[in-house]
Amino acid sequence: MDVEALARWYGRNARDLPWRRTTDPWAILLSEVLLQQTQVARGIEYWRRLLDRFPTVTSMAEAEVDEVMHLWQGAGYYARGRRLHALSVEVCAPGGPWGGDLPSPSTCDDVVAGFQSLPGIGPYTAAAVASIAHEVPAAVVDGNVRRVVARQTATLKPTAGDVTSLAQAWMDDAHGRNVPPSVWNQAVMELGATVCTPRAPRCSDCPVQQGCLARDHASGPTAFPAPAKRRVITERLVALVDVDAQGRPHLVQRPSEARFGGLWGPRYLDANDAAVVDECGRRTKAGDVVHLLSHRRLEVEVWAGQTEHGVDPANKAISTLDERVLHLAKGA
DNA sequence: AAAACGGGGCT
DNA sequence: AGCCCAGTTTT
Repeated sequence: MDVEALARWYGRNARDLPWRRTTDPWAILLSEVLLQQTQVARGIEYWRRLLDRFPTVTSMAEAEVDEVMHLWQGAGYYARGRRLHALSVEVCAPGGPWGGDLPSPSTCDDVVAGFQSLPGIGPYTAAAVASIAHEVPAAVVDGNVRRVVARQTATLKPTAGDVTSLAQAWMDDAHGRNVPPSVWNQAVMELGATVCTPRAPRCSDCPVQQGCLARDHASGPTAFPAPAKRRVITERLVALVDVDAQGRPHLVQRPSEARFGGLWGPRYLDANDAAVVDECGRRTKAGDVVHLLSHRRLEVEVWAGQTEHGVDPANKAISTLDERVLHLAKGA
């Protein structure tokens, strides 16, 4: 791997992303959490919203988790929002180890370990924030890096250890050639995101095509890495939507450990639940909603009824599925 | 090592 | 219709 060629390429081709214009560790941490399994275009929108309301870690620690979740609404993977709030509380805890400051080289012996000890921060995010905000030479391993490693080495299913070792060897090489860790990590990810893409890699534009074993491999670059098989499970549910005279639905807050944890929505029953016959008998069917997640297909029967005390859903965090369910029930 | 966790965009 | 996305946590 010609690390200097890739670093030069990044200097010329880096996308102008808003978090690349700041050195504030909190803003960078927020961007990395938002970008977990989320595409950049979507991350930008939520990054601006959250940073506008919570410009510092302290400002989030002083807020209620429900306010964070309301701003998180629609972004998915809601545990991220809940854990980010927990992180802010932990960092700002009086008498705690952090005293209101995120881990940094001046306060922390091992910055990567410091970040990874916090809620919602795993190996990727810890290395990303430490390298981008503090120039710690820790290699990040995300989906882009895995793909670049698999293709450079023409390895069908590289182990996590293989990927981490090679990524760190590249980082050490780059760091030794005075390429800043912030630049190197983002250069590898940028290559994966814009050139070494999953479906249609642009090998002729690639700054590290020499030495890429997948490029001229008989099965072609897209054979690497081998696709993982995934199965989708269908789940049948019944949503019970009761509305009051003012048209406001009865909502309950989901437990934090449940799917859509911490968000509000109507009551749900498993379609096989014995209580379904009784509950649906007292309501009218409003229709069906099919909601697709990456690993689940939710088939929801929506049954509408009446209640004395609905609530105003306007200031509550509600999942995209429940937005659709409530909208359907309103028409019934 | 595998499963669970959201939602949207692209081919 | 299938696959992917700047992953983390739990089992």
